[in-house]
Amino acid sequence: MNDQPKDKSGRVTLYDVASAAGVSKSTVSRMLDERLPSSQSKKAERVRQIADELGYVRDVSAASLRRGKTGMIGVIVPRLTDTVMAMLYESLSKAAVRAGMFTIVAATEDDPDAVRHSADILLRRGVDGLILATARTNDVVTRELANKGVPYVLALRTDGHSLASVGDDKLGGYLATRYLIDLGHRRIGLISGPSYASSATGRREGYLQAMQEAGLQVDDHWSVGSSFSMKSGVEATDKLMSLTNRPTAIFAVNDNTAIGALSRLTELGLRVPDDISLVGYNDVPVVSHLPVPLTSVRVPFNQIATSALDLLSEAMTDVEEPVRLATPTLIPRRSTKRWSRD
Amino acid sequence: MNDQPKDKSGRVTLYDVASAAGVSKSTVSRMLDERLPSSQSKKAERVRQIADELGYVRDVSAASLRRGKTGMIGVIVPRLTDTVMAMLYESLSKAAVRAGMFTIVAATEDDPDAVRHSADILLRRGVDGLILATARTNDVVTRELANKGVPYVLALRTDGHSLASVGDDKLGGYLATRYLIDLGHRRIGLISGPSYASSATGRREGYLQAMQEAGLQVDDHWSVGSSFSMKSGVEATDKLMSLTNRPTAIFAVNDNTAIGALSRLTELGLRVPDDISLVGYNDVPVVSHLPVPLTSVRVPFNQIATSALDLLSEAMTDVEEPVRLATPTLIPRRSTKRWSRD
DNA sequence: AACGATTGTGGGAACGTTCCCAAAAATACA
DNA sequence: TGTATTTTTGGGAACGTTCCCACAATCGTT
Repeated sequence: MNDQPKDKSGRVTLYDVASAAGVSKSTVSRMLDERLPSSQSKKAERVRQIADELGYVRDVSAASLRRGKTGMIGVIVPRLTDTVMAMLYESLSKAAVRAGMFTIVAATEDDPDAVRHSADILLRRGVDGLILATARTNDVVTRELANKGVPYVLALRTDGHSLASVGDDKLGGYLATRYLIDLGHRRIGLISGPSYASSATGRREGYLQAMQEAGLQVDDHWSVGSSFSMKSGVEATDKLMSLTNRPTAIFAVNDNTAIGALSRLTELGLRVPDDISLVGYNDVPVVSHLPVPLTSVRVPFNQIATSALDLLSEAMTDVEEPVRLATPTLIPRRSTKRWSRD
Repeated sequence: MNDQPKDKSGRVTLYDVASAAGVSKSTVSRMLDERLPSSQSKKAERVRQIADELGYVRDVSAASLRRGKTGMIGVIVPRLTDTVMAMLYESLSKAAVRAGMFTIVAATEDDPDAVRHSADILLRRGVDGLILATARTNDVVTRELANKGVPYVLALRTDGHSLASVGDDKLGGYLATRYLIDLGHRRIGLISGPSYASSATGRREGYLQAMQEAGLQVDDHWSVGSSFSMKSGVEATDKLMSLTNRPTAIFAVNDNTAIGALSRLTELGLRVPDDISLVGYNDVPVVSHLPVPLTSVRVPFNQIATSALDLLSEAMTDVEEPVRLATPTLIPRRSTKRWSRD
C-alpha cells in the first residue's frame, strides 16, 4: 500500500504520513494541497488529522523546487525606519499572509541605484514577484524588470506606465488645501517634496487645483521643494518664512517635512496654529502626539496593500489593468485654525 | 564529458554551465560553492566566468532542499512601525546579508501569544534560526523553542536564561540619570516602562543606582509605570505632574513615552527645558527634530545586530556564551537644562 | 447486468542541487 | 622511473515534493 517509508532524522515527511494512514504519498500530497478545494471526504479528513498528529509540516524548499514558485513576494522600500514605509510593509505583509503568501523586504537606503541590487537579492532568493515602493518617474529599473519577465507592481508611487497601487494623491492634496482655504487662509505655502516622486507631485497638483478653484493666486515662491526628510522640512520652512509676504498656512506634502516645519516654526517663535497653520500627509502615529498635534491626511495603507497584491497576481496571469487608487481622508487636529486677520 | 544537458525553459542550470565549460555538474557545483574557500585555479575561474556569462543563478529551493538549510533567519518584533524595531531590523538585515544570509520578519502586534504563531510561520518558511525582540521575563515561548531544538537568540531584551544580545540598559539608565543629577536636578521622575521588558527594568536599575550614588532619596511616586507607547507617556506625565512635590526632570525609559511626555507637558503649559528637563532613550530620528529636540540615549543597533547573529551561529554549533552587552551613549540636546532653583 | 463516464489512487519521474564515493590525474618522494 | 600520496574529477544517489499518467474503483444510466 505505502511506498518506501523513511525514518532517518527527526523530519516527518509525506512518506511517514502516508504509511501511517495506509495510503500513498501521492494521495497525501493531494489531500494536503492547500491550492485545491480541500476534499471533505472521510479519508481526506483522516489523513489531515494524522498529518497533524505526526506534526507534519511541508518542506517549502522541496515544494518550491517542484512547483516552480516559492510563494514569496519581494518588497523594496527606501527604508523601514521611515514610518510610512513601515506602515506600508506591515500592511503588505499581513495581506500577503492572508493570501497564503509571504513577503520579504529589502531597503535601498534611498539610493536609486540600489533598487537594482535589492531586486537582484530578492530574485536570487526566489521571489515570485516584486512590489516596489521606490518608483521614480522615468525609472529605468522597471523596464529592466519587465524585460526580464519579472512580475512587479508599484506601490505608493507610480512611474506612469507600470501597474501601480497608490493613494489618490491629487485628491489628498486637494482636501488638505481646501480645508485650509475653508478656514479662511489665502496665502498657503507648499512644501512640495521631491519632483521624482509621483506621490509628491500628485499632492502638489491637488494643491494647485484647490487654489485655482478658489480663485487664489499662487505665488511661485510659496512652493518650495524638499526631499521627504525632516531636515529638508526645516530648510523649506526657513525659505517660506523669509518671504516678505509670508504664508499664513503651510501644507507639507508629507509628515516628516511637516515635523521639521513645526520644529523650525517653534524655534522661530511662531506659534502653531495661532500664527500659522500646518497640515501634513500620511498621518503617521507620531504626529498625533506632538506638542501640537498635526492635522494630516490619512492614507489607507491596508487597501493599497491589498490592491497591490491583487495587481501582482493579475500581473502573473496577464489580466492587467493599470492603476488602482485608494481614497485618503483628512484628519483635523490642533495644528490648523481659522484665519481671520489680514 | 558533460552529463545530460537540458534546454527546457529559460532557466540556466548547473547542467548548462557544465556543458558550456566542458566539465561535470559536480565540478561546477563545487566551484560555485560559496562556503568552500574559492579555488583560484584556471579552471575554476573559467567556470565562474562562464556561469556569469550564461546568467546562472543558483536555485535556492533546490540548494536548500539538498543542504538541509535555507540560509534564512527569522526575526520577530512587536511591530515594525515602532521605529526602534525598524532600526533594529534594518541593522539585522544588513548584518545578515553581509554574512551571506537573509532575514525575514514577522510582527506580533504586541500580542505576546502571537509570538508562538509568528515563530510557527517563520519556521514553516524554513528559517534556520530565530531572533526575538519580543522577550518577556519568564517567557514560556523560549522554552518551547529550546525543546523543539530551534536555535534562537534574543535581541534588545533578555529573559534571563536565553542567549541574548542587548544594550547595557543599566548603564544607559545610569548615564541619563547621572546627567540630570550633574545638571543640578534633585527630584527626578521616572517613566519606567513595562515590568516585563528587561530593557525597561535595566534602565530603571541604572536610574536607581545613580540616584542612590548621589545620595538622593527616591520617592516611590516618582517612578510610574507605562507601556512603551506615546499615549502611555502622556498618562504617566499626568501622574507625575499631579504630585505635590513635582519632579524637575523626567527620565523616560524610551523615546515614545518621552514624546508623549513632551506633548503633555507642553499642553500643561510647562516649558521644556525651562520648567522641566526631559530625557528619552533610543535616540530615534524624530526626537532630534521635535520642537524641543530631546536629549536621548543612543543605542548601537548595528553592534547589537552583529552580536545577535554571532550568537545565533554559535547557538547552531554549540559554543554558547550567554549574553553580549553593547554600550550606549548619551546625546545631549535642548530638552535638558541646568536646574538652579529650589 | 452491462455499459460508458466520472472520480480516486499509487507508481514513478521530474525539479536543481549537494554530497558521497570510486576512479583518475597530478604531485611528491625515493 | 616507479611507487606512494595527495588532489581533482564525474557518476549517481539522495533531498521531499508535485505532477503526469495509467489503472482501479465508483457512479449513473439504460
